[in-house]
This record gives sequence, C-alpha cells and structure tokens, in this order.
Amino acid sequence: MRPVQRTSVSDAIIAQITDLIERNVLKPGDRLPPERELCKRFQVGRSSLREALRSLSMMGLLEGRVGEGTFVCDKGQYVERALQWGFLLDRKKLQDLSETRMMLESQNAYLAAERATPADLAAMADALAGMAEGLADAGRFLASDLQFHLLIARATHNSILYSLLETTRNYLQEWIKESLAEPSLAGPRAELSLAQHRQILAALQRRDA
Amino acid sequence: MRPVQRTSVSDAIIAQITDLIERNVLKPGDRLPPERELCKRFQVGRSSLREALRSLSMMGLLEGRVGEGTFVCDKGQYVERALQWGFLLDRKKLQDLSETRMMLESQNAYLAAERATPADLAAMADALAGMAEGLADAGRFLASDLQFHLLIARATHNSILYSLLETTRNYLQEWIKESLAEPSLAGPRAELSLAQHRQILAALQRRDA
DNA sequence: AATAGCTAATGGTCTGACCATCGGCAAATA
DNA sequence: TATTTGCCGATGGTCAGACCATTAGCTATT
Repeated sequence: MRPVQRTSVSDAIIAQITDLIERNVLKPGDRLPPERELCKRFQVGRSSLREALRSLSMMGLLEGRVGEGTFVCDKGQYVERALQWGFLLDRKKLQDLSETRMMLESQNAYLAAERATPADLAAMADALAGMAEGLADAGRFLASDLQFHLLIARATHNSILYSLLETTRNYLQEWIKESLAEPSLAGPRAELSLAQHRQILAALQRRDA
Repeated sequence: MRPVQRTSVSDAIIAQITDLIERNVLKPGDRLPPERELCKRFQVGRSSLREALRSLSMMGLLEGRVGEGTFVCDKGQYVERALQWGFLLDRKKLQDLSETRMMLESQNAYLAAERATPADLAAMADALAGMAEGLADAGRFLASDLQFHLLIARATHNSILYSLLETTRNYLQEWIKESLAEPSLAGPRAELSLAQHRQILAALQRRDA
C-alpha cells in the first residue's frame, strides 16, 4: 500500500492553467473567461478558483484587472518575478548575492565577446556615451551604467543568464548607488569606472573573451 | 496629480506575513493562528485571507495541514522553489539552461577550490566512492554523480550559488540521465566520467582553482 | 494496557451576496 | 455634427456563513 495521493482543487486548477500557458494555448495578452464562467467549466467554487488565480498572479503569470478581466502576462519574465520573490527573504545575504553577480557578469562578458552582434555593440557604445554625459549627474550615470551591463548580458543571447543578472543587479542597485554616491570619491571613481567600461567594450569589439 | 495607490487586501496580508517571516518573528516550523482568528486580527474576510495564505504556500513559505494548522516552512529553499516555478515555463530553453549550468559549475568549482573544508572534501570522496560502486548500476551512479556536483556547490558556502545550481541540475537531470543511459556508451563513458571527477576532486584537494 | 469510538478544532470547499471599477452605449449638450 | 455626460452591464475584489474531511486528543470500553 502506498500513501494515497491527496490533490487540492486549487492545485489542480493551477496545474491546468500553467499547462495551457506552457503549451501556448493561452498566449501572453490573452484574456481568460470570467471567473464565474471558469467556475462552471472547472466545476469548482469561486473560492478555489480565485485562490488558484491569485497564486498565479502572485507569480507573474496572470494579471487581474477589475471590470476588464484576467489576462496572461505578456513578457516571459517569469524567472525574474520568481527570483524576485526568492531573494526577498534572503535579503540578508548581500555578500553571496554580490559574489554571484560578479560571477555572472564576468561569464556573461565572456560569452558576449563571442556572440555580440554589431547592434549589441552599438547599443553598448550608446550606453557609454550616456555615462560620459552623466559624469556630473549621478542618476544618469548610474542608469547608463546599469544599461551597459544589461546590454552585455543581452548580448549573450541566453535568456536565463540575462534574467539572472537582471534580477541580481536590481537587488544590488541600491547598494551600488550608495557605494558610488560617496561625494569624496564620486568624481574620480566615476571617471575610472568609465575608463574601465571603455576597456571592456573595446575587448568585446575585438572579440577578446 | 499622481495615480492613486490601489492596494489589494490579499497583497497587504502577504506583505505583513512576509515581513514577519523576514524579521524572524515567525520562525520556520512555527504555527500560525487558525484562519478564523487571523480573519479577526486582520479584520478581513476568510476568502481574502486564504488567497494570501494560498499564494504564500505556493511560494514555499507556508504549508497548510488539514486538522493541524498552517505552518512556516522550515527550509530556506525559497530561491529553489521560486526558480522552479520560473523555469517551469521556460522549459523549452534547454540550451540556455545547459549553458547556464556549465557556467555555474565551473565557477562553483573555482570557489570551492578556495573554500572547501576537509569535511566538504571527505563528503566528495564518499560520493566518488558511490560512483565507483555504481559503475554497473546506472541509477546509483547518477545519484552519486549528482551528489558530487551538489557537494561542490555546497563547498562554495554561497547559498545562492548552491540554490541556482541545484535547481538547474534538477531540471537537467532527466536529460543527463538519458544522455548517459545510451547502452553503447554507458560503460566507457561512466568510467571516463569517474576518472574526470577524480581529477576534479584532486584539484580541489590541492586548492587548484 | 491497549484499543475503539467520540468530540472539537482546523484547513478546504462551496454558495450567495454586495461593492468598486471599467468599458461601452445612449442621451443630452454645445 | 462633435463632444460631453450619465447610465448600465460585466467583472474582479471582498465578505459572511455554511458544510465537509481530516487530524489530534480525550474517553470509555475491552
């Protein structure tokens, strides 16, 4: 004898809907039938149905808009959304996160050197220009800085690596901002940073991994 | 004028409970008050409360047991749980995932070489012994193989890196199993794999990153 | 001392109702 | 005719109450 499988109604609904999204039967942007009709189709109560929809919304799969309906979220940013939640409770481990980020960035740069398209490189050059123009404007400087790193990740053409870096970056951005905002070092550090970024771009351009 | 902030009841409850868990007021294993009492405390209906609890359960933070109560999950596996959901919908991108895994493993090995404790190395040796004994038993071989790689990740003493590798490994395990299970290559490949793993362990032991 | 049966507590589910919001339509207005 | 205003239905969000299945712990029987 084996322990009998106890399945929850909400879980079954979640499984069905995720499956539909996975198989692309429900495409991003699509609108689901109204809750009351889903109840009839699934033959469940609205409570159970809503618990399922709520969980899926929480994970970034669905989005409910009052008076309009429930929609499948458009971007494939499930990984980011999920990671966001995962990191939320590991917030204390900034050290680990910082280390992970550094690892991701160096490896991303390695892959980007091999795969970056001219368009990728041009976008990076634009971001560098933004950094140069923002030498006196910390906010703009940091925004262009972030964009530059994200462009490197995008140039790997590996969506998972990009998602991972984007999420870790987002969580560390506050810390980075504080670190660079120290007034005594802001000017020199920003220029040094810009010079280093230029070296990185130059290396990418000559495919030096 | 700015868009007015519209906050959902469930979201507010989720925020409060996550905050309690974050601040360690609710410790893993703790039991929450009964739902009906939480309703009174939060001054909300049971539907909204349950939608919140359900979402938190789906993310691996809580666990509801009929007749007993709702408990805070004990393991800090939030990242894994979240990633699991994230990858569920990117299943198609096996190539990207495989690449990410390879990157993680090589970098993990680098860090492990610098940080592995004698206990870590001993555990790896045990796993290698298991692989050797399982040369004729594909199942056992693969289990020990997986354990070896996870031990390397654990030896980095970076919980995030470990979580990332564990999740990607789990998702690729099926593929790895098929790849190694080809009968014509099973024997030689397994022995080759074992030899390579021994080299890795040797390198780790002499701290050769 | 061990077992069987009972009871209360609890999460899981269903139903019906009401509210706030949104889109669209029609009537009123300039 | 073009624009605005007001209304109405649809829809997600919330609430309250009820019932069910399961669990733990107690009690009485054997």
